[in-house]
Parts: sequence; structure tokens; C-alpha cells
Amino acid sequence: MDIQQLLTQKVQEATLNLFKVELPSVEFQPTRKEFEGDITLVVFSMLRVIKGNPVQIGSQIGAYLQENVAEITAFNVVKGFLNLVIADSYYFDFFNTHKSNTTYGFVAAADTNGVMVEYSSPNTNKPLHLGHIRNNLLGYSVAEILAASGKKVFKTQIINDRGIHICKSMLAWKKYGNGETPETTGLKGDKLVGNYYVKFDQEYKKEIEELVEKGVDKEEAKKQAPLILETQEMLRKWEAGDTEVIALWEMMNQWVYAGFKETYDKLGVNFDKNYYESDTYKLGKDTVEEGLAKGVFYKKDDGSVWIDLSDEGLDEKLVLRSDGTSVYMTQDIGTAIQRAKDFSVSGMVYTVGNEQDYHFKVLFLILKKLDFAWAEDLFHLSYGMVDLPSGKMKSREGTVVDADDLIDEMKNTAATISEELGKLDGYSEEQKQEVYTTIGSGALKYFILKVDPKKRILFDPKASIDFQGNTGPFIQYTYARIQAIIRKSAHDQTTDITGVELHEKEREVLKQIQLYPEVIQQAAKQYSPALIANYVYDLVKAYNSFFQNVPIFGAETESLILFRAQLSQWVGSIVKSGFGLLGINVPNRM
RNA sequence: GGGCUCUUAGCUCAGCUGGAUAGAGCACCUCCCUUCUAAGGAGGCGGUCGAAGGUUCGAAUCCUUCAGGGCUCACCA
Repeated sequence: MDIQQLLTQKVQEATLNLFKVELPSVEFQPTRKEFEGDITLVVFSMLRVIKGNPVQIGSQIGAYLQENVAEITAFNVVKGFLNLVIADSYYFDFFNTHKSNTTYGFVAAADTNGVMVEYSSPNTNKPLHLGHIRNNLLGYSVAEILAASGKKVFKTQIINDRGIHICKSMLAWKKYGNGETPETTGLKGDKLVGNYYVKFDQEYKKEIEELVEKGVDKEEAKKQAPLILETQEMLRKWEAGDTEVIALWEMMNQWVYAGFKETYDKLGVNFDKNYYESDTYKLGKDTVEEGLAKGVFYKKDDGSVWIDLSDEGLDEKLVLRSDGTSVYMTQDIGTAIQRAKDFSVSGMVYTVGNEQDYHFKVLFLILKKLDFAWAEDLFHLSYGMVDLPSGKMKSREGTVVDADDLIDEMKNTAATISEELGKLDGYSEEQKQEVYTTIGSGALKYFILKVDPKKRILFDPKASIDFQGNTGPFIQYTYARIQAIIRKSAHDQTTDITGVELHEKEREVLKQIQLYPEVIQQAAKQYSPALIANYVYDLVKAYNSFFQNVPIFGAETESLILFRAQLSQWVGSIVKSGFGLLGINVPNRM
């Protein structure tokens, strides 16, 4: 039982004895730095049931607790706050019990209830950019956090691999590509295909202009341009299973997947299963047909199929076009059902930007109306856009921050700083490169994950990401320093500690460590890696203050040295664990 | 126009779901490396929590209105 639970009981016992009232709930909070104490009972909130002067009530309860609870050694009352001082012995018990547990704070996964986390979900025409980085980091991290909180987690992505836009890059490559491949050009596959998508757009615009000059109306020109007609023809062939078109489609998709794989590896993210729209959209169509029979949907005169959500305060929404082809919603219905079949999950998390809030509101509602039991446990992990100072990233204006470029740039910055500091002497070139990668991507990942997912991020490419203060490298640096202590320390890391007096700084560190399990649960509940990031930062700050103000190897007694070395080790282990939940590595030296 | 959402120090962000004098980092100004890694530590400067009302012992947090930003309301995905 942790101290708060124990105190809750004891406070209820106290009020029953002293005031003859049963307290429905007891409110605690950490004691503020400026007051003496470790944990604070808020007496104000009890005034509803106990009438009287809060200071007096607080004093009486405080006296009772000091008398009857071994862990409470002193107390003081300020206004309506009862500050309680917890005995060192309590902290040492806590310390000895958990310090060697490498999964401290984690709850073992129950097999029964799985959760699926979808993230990334790229479009095969466009190389990944900064917005995708946020998506990938968030999704991966939330999956890790959910797993740590006791869920069985499956990671997936849905790949947008079909539709008219895919045919555009295929056609452009066929017409202007001269058989170029990633091998012949040395380009990453996704970049190569992305170039042809852009190329299509350029040529298409030229055709439109030519037609307009000949006197064709602009809207009409868009429909008549030979390129768009050819693209539509290609899509028809694709849907008809034309061998040549399918072969081209498969070849180019493979290039893109190979390119994405490289970027995912660099980001350190992965998936248990990939879904492809080309596989799931048909199931969506079938489901709509069934729903139509059940009366969930209705058909308009032109043959299009809709759902009426006006009772729920929303609009009518199209789920099948009049020509019978599927829309985005259709295929998302299909994908969800397919997943529920493939994995036994009780929940699904969709990591998708907040511009699709409305879409997911509708999707979840439709699935509920279709009576799927799991539809109650769907969550849209909606996150804010990553904007540049100039506004939105626009590929046409060349203002997109490319994922690969940014990752490389961060690594280079890390390398420059590292070399200036020159602390990696004795490392091989390969080891150094590894450290630079760790630091560079640590800086990037932390920068993005420390912000509440809901909020939009402003990213200024000119003002580079910091390496000092509340940053990834700051935290990694603390970890590296701790490793230096461990290397130097010949002390046994598991012996129990007794008979030393806690320094104020050590107490602060231990209080922070105590919070970790609860922080993981909160982060899981709120789907927020930012809570983990900010927690690790606070832990590290408390540790640094200890490190800088309290000697370790210069401590007065052997057991004190032992304790401080062990404490350092434990902090290091939690930093590693917490950063692991964010998908960030830690270096042994830096 | 309807819906959703955001606004906290010059800048970037916390603020434990209603509690004490609103906290960090960056930037700026002082100090601290013959003790373990100074990518660090100790301190200073800096706030009418977008505005106005309301709820109550108590509001950055809850409610209402207003202002400003973002997203969205496609037979695009």
C-alpha cells in the first residue's frame, strides 16, 4: 500500500474519532517547496462535512496522525492546509523495495483486452514530412505507453495505395520517366515517386493553360486535358485488373515502401501489421450494402447512399457514390471491421490530425449504429498541425520540411556540438556516429513530444531546435553523467540501505521517483506522451540539483556513498525507461 | 454562417481535471569547474493567465457573452 492510500484511511479514521463524521473523499497534494513537509492534506475540502475553523481541524487531525501513524513524524498547518512530514524510514523502505526493478512503474499486460494503435498512414505519392514525424512519434509513443500501462498493444498503419492520385504519378513516370528507378538515380523510392507526382501537376497545368488560350473555359479545360483523361483511363484499367497497369502500380509502390521503411527505421518506429486501402475498401462497400438493408443508411434517387445524423446534431453524410464507388468513409468502415476481425481488440486508437475531427466523429457514430460492440471504444488521437512561421507547409510552394532532411540536420548539429566539446575521445568513428544519431533524434523527438498533442506546434526551420534547457539532449546528458558514476563505482547496486539520514535533495529525487507509476497511468488515460516527457524532465532537474550540490564519492560514510550511487543508478534507469516510452534512446557517454 | 478547438512572461511550453504567493526553458544580467561529464548548477529580471461578467470558502482551471487565431462543414483522401 502506498503512503497516500494509508493516509487516506488514517484521515478518515481520524475524522470519525474526532468529529464523528465519515469523509467521502480525502484530498492530498504534494507539499509546496516553501513549506515544511512532504504531503499536504487540503482541509478546506472537508469543511462541507465538518463545520468549524480549518486551522483548528487541521491541527487536530495532524496531531492524531502524528500519534497514530508511524510514517508521520511532524506536521504544521497553514491556513487550510495540513502539511505532513514523512519519516526517512518510509523512503528507505520504498527505495529498497523498488530500486532494482527495471520495469518499475510498468503494469504487466493482460492478454484479454488488446488495443490497436494506428499511426503514420501515409499517402504513397508524397515523401514523409515534419507533420508525419509528429504523427509517427505520437502514435509510436502512445502505443508504448499503453503497453506499459497494462494493455496488449498492436501497431498498424493504413496505406493509401489506390485512387486517382496514385495513377497520376504512375502516368507521369510512364510518360516522362525514361525508365528511371531508385537504383539508376540513387534517389529514395518515395522521393522518386513524389517527383513524378509533382511532374504530373506541372504538365497538367501546362495543358490546361494551352486549352484556355484556345478559348476553352478553365473548369472545362481541367476536365478535358489529355493527361487527366489518360489518368482516369488508367484508374479504370487498374480497377479492371489490367496486368500492365497493376504491374506498374506494384513496382512503384514497392519503391515507395522501401523509401518509407528507411525513414521509419531512422525514426525508430515499426508496425505489427500494415493495412492497404486496396484490400479493405470492398469490405466497406459490402458493409454499406448490409447497413442499407438494416435501415441504417438510405438511398437517394440517383443511387447514392447516405446516413442521416441530424438527430445527433451532425449532417447527412455520403457513404457510397451514385456510381457505386467508395469514398473515404466507406473504406474506413471496412478497415475498422477488418481489424476487429484480425485481432481481438477492445479498442482502437486512430492517430490522425485534427483537421479530421469531424470525419472520425461521423465514422465512430456510424460504427455504433451498425451495432459493433467494439465501436464504443474507439478513440481519435487528434493532434495539432505542425506549422511554419509562414503558415501551413505547402508542397507546391516548396515549404515542406522533409523528414529525412530534418533528421539528418539534427544529427549534424549534434555532431558539431559534440566535436566542439570533445568528450567522446576513445570512441571509434562508428560509435561516435551512433551517439550523434541518438542525440540528434533525441532533440527532435523530445521537441515534438513534450508539447500537448492537441496543440499546434510552430516550427521555425531557421531557429534550430535547442540542445540546452528543457530538451532531449539535456536529459540524455544527465543519463550519460550517471553512467560515468556507475562506471566509476565499484559498489554493489543491490544491497539494502539502512541507517543513513536523507538529504533534502535526495528526498526531492525520491518523491519524484514515487510519482512515476501514476504518471504512466495518467499518460495512458490521456494518450499523452507530453506527460511522460515533462515528468522525466522534472525528475532530471531534481537529480541534477542533487548531483551538483551533494558529493557522491566524497560522502562521509561508505553506506552513504553506496546509497547515492544506487540512487543515481535508479534515476538513470527511470530516465531510460521513460525515454523508451517516447521512443528516445539514451547514450552511455556524450 | 453552423460545429469543434485554441489564447498563460519578449519567445517556446508546464500547470497534477477547483486549492497556498501561477511554474520551467530560451533570451538578458550575476555567480560556481585542482569533488564524481559546465549539453550542468545557484540566483536575478520578467505575468491584470485574451476581455468582461457569473458560480463559491477559493477560478488559469467550471458556466455565459465577446474579441482574436486555427480546423471543419466535398459524390477529395
